[in-house]
Amino acid sequence: MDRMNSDAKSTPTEDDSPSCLGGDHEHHPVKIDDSACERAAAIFRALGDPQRLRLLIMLEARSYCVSELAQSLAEPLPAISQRLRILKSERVVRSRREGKHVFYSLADGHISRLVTNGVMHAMEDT
Amino acid sequence: MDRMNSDAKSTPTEDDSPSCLGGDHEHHPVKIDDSACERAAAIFRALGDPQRLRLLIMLEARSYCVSELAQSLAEPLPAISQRLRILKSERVVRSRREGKHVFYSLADGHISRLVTNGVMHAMEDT
DNA sequence: TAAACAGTTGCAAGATTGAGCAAGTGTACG
DNA sequence: CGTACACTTGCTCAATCTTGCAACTGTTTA
Repeated sequence: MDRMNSDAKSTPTEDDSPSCLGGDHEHHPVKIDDSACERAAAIFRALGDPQRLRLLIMLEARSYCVSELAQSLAEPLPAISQRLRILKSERVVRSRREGKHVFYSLADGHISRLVTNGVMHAMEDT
Repeated sequence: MDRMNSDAKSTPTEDDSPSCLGGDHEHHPVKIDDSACERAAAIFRALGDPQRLRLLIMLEARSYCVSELAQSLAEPLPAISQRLRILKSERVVRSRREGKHVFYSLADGHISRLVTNGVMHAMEDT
């Protein structure tokens, strides 16, 4: 009953390529910078965590120091600091020191828009 | 020794207060839906992989079938299928069958905008 | 100077994930 | 009917990431 489909090894067909539409395809390898692609993915990845995203949502309103964030979210301070560190390493947020407090804010409006768009889309989606 | 830091910056709160959370931080802990937050994070997370992002960038132009994507990116078909599966599970892409081919496309314009914004930001890279 | 507060970082345990191979499902066509 | 093609999915392995506690740096105040 079983048909061992031992057709061949990999080599995803390179000769005929009669694939989808019968050969009307022009496969352009996409001229997007690899680095830009990776960078964008890194940013998305930084945003891809509920905990970090919540941090960013708060920071959309204004700057907060770590203590405030930790208190508002009712989470241990080191955890918050660590998340902020990740976000900062991707240049999603910026930090400035004021006395013995460190205030964090979104890096720029671009990030803000990204966050807003994502959340809005998530809300619309059923 | 006693006085050295003459920052002279207007502290956000009275410097008399021991900390920034002296008690006037009674503002609401962000009224963003938890579900929306998680959902948004899930979407960002789906976009947060260079391989998947590349797929999405291609799909921004038009629909592609799995074979075509695998060929264009020179990667094994199961790998592509797997990535598409993840993207589909987050409703980032949609699939439609046509004969023995399965065509994938971006779920909606919102996603497209999200991808574009992210890549553009990555290119600018402040 | 020492103590207290604000944040950061190191290290190990735990969970989640992505890749690769192989086998399974399903469709078209001889 | 059965084969070839297109795609999916189980499976395991390895890499990655998050967290939690504790220790450390740095700043302000007594």
